[in-house]
Amino acid sequence: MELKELHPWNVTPQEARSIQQQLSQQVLRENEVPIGARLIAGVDISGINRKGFATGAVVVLDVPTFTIREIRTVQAVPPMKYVPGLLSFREVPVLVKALETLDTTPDLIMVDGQGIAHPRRFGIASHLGLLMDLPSIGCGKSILTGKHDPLEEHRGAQAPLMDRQDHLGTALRTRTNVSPVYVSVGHKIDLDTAVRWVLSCCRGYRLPEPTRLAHQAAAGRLAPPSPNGASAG
DNA sequence: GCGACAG
DNA sequence: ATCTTGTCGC
Repeated sequence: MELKELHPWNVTPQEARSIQQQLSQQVLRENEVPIGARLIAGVDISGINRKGFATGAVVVLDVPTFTIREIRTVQAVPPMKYVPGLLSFREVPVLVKALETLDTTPDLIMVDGQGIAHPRRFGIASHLGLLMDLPSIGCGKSILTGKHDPLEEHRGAQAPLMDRQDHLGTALRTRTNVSPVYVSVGHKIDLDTAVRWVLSCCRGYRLPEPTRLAHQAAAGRLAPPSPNGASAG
């Protein structure tokens, strides 16, 4: 899969915010097609090493069976340091590089971070989805923008994540008595569908499997897919 | 001016 | 993000 250069990456924070504001207008918050396929790509990036390189990882999961279809990792130098609100300018170039090595084209991308639950409604999941032109979901471990009322303690409990009058996403409890995750639309999917995919991707851990496994892969803690396709949970 | 601030 | 094993509780 190939893609076009929408904008430069090595930019100042001011330029990055301007780019976000422009591109946010292209984000689609509804399902593009009936999402019946089940190849979900989880992506994540490790911290940088002593030489300035980060490891980007993508794990493609067949969701009904949770079989790992493909694992790819790449090494790259993030163009920017981490700035709150500009995470995608640091991580997306690395993640795109990893996604471009895939033999499989996923039906959906799940990202560790926010989608439209962002000051300019253009978090990393939206940025990546727009660039790849694929449906994407943001599933973060903490809030960047917005707030919500307390949640019930059981798995599946939800509360709207709100910023003034804007409904940005959903605080979702994926395990009973465990801190919620924050789900938001990335691109080409609606919030309701996004929440259902996140919940159905959770297998006994707080984080959904695609993202959780990508995190392990980026840290070098995930074994390559076995020949027969079985995974050792 | 003062906090808040994905990973 | 990262420094990091065992331990407490559902």
